[in-house]
Amino acid sequence: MQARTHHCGELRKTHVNQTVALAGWVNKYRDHGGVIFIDLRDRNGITQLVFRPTNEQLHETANRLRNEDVIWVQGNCIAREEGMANPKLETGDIEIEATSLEILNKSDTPPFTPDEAAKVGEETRLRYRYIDLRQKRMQQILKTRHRVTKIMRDYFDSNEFLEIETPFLCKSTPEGARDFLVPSRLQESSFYALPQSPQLFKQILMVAGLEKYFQIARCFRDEDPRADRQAEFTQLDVEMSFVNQDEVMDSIECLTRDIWKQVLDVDVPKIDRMTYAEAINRFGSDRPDLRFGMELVDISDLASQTDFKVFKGAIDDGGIVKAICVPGGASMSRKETDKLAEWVKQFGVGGMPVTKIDGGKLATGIAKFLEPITEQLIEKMGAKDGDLICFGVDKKSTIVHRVLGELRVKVARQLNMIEPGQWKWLWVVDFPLVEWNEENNRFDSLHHPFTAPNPEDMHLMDTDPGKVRSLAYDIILNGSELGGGSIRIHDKETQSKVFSLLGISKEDAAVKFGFLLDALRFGAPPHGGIALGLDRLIMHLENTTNIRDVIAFPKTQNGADLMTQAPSLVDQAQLQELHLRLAPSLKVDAIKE
RNA sequence: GGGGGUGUAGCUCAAUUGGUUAGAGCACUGGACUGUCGAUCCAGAGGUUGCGGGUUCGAAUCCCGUCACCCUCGCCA
Repeated sequence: MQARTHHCGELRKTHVNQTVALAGWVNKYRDHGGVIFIDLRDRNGITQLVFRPTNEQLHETANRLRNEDVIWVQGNCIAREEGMANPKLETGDIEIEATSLEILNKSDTPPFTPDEAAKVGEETRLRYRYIDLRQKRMQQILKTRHRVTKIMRDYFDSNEFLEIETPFLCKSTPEGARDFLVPSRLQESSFYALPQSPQLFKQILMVAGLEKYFQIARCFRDEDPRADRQAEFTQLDVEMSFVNQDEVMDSIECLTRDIWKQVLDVDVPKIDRMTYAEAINRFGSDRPDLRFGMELVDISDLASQTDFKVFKGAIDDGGIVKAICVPGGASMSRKETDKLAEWVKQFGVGGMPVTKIDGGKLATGIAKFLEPITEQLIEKMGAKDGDLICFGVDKKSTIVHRVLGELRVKVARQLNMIEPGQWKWLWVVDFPLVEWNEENNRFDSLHHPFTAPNPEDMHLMDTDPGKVRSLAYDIILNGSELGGGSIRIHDKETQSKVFSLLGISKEDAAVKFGFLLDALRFGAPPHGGIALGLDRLIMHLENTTNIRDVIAFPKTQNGADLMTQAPSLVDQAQLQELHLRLAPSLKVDAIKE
């Protein structure tokens, strides 16, 4: 094809009288019988083409143009006459009087056009992703994504980090999420796993003396997706040697400052820190959303003064009662609060007592049970007329916190209490090293098994491990976890000790993480790092709640790619090479019985 | 694996709650039109109501099963 001289978004009055050549897609055709207008689109913008009947052959060809045809056109850039300019178009002051036209590729009638794509159902958009991605919004997101990774690379480059790739074909470890497995052809019965993160490799790079590493790394976790979660996602992975947690946090803070400044022209302030314990107590969450109030208030002492069986029962069982005050929440109907009460049950609580403030008194809900503590309750909650108080009650404080933490966010959204345009950053620090897993009767890592215990708490390791804090930190933005990291264990003794605390035997540890333990024996420097979820970061910058919007080719909740139809069946021969045979379908068996 | 929602023309939706031949806008096809930019006007074509079964004189509508997509719990060191 012939070259183009310009892009479709750049022509202005200054280009008038120039002969130009453009190429792109037919965004819209308007045929007036005589004159034909074509809106030509490329990545850069839209330019109007004009075809007049004077050139019969050219006019004939233009007449055949339809949406999404790909064309090349040459013509004169002319100024539009007074009143004919289109202020909606950046190029609206000019148009191209075409002198030559080539249809590079005729398009079938598209299932939808880029202009319509925003209104089209996601299923159709994903099936025809190449059309969906033609819409401006999607190209804008991909552009932002590119800019962000570019800023990251520039930032780390100028701070003497090295970008190093780590393997995709890795050793499977049963810890953490479910692995995606890849069968080995060369070694019968053996499997690789796709990396859940480059965690161990980056630590070993520190042992190897690379000192400062980063990678924009694809990670794979075979778990059910969510609106903000895909099985395959991207992390900015960072690791540094000879650092403490402040240095890691500062370095990431500077990076976010660069990104928010360059992409949104927003200044990121010095980011506050909050301990995990405080976050849970005040917000019922380890990723508190600070864009609104409604903090959790412990009213266990007041609750025990009532005759309300639900309160008393929970407290007698060693539980707690906490509450949040919803400003103006009394406007919610019984039906609406009932619906919320039903909703919170999914988090493990039996129900949700409520009461409203009316004329300085408690009204409706469980008001009658609260009579003896009315005044103290109103004062402690800081409640006013028209407010709603929601109670979280359970014999386990973790459930109370979870319920109220989730409720707080749900209500804030429902009642539009979140003022848009806010950026509330927070570091959550002092995570517990481990938490008790009742189901399996053992301690699990809160972060991961390589996180260093806080040296101040080492004396508790044997006596009260649940109280040991770790050197882990999460960076939170508007109530969502942007990333997290920790200072790692860099000596074999501590690592062995943590493994044994987690119930991983010496033998198991040797089989699963032997290479790491080996590495720690040969001069491992103190090191630590962090990983940021790139997809979520872009979601924030582009103000979307759908992770699929920020991924060029995402998968559905069923793990399907609707465009390529992956996953799919494979040939017997392929299976044979991999020494695999499919197990009979359980479903079919069940029907036959 | 559990809970909730959706599925009707290529796309977005409607169908008076079980009642005649399932409609509209956009897109598409043909025609008209020399300044539109969401062009306009006229005409036309387009349907396995996701799929399979059942109830009924009669099903897009009710029931059972199933599939896909979305939200969510579990899961996600």
